[in-house]
Amino acid sequence: MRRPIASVRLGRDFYTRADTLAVARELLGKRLVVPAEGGGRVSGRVVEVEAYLGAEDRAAHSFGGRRTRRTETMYAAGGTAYVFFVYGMHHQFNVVTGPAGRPHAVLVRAVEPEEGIESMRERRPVSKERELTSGPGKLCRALGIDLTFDGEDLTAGRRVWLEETRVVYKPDEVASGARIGVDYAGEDALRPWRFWVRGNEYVSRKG
DNA sequence: TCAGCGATTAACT
DNA sequence: GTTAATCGCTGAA
Repeated sequence: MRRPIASVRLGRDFYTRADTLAVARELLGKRLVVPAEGGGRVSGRVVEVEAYLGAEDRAAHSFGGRRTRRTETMYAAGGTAYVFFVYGMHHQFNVVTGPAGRPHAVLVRAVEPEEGIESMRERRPVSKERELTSGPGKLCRALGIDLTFDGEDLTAGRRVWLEETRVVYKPDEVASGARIGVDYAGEDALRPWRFWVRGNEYVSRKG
């Protein structure tokens, strides 16, 4: 009998802080949870993230203050889920940060599976466990996150949320570097706004 | 209205 | 290492 996992949801104050890079960094180690049918849970510990700094960040959908149906969610208050669809087949799960009206967000790029691994395997029939959640599109599939999750309040604990864990990564356990897949962003593509847990096998790429 | 492309993945060589 | 898959978003027409 395994000890039950404590479930203390992150509150609004965690997300609305002004320093998005700090929020991104501190999301490492937190648990991303999606309740399953029948009362179970599917969850994983965050091990890789990328920060997107809104109007000032050429790599962000909200660069220049762009407001469209897709990006509108980025302008919500910190603690809102921003989910979008890319490449015609993949969803990406982000956490909106900062106060309402400031379109910053943190993309969750990888998690280490904790609960509901069988459910993940049903959605993603892969041979290696590492393949379940080692990428932003993969983890959305594994957790069942799609566009209907866009705009969800992460502090309400309804369809998706983040929790505290006992894991706190020390500075030397965390690496940072350029974000993935944002070559179009000019100099902003080089900014070290990707953070990951050094040596964790679920991180999507080395570097 | 529509061409071009993307915060990716899997399956190739 | 390369590339097909696949469709919503964007911006120009």
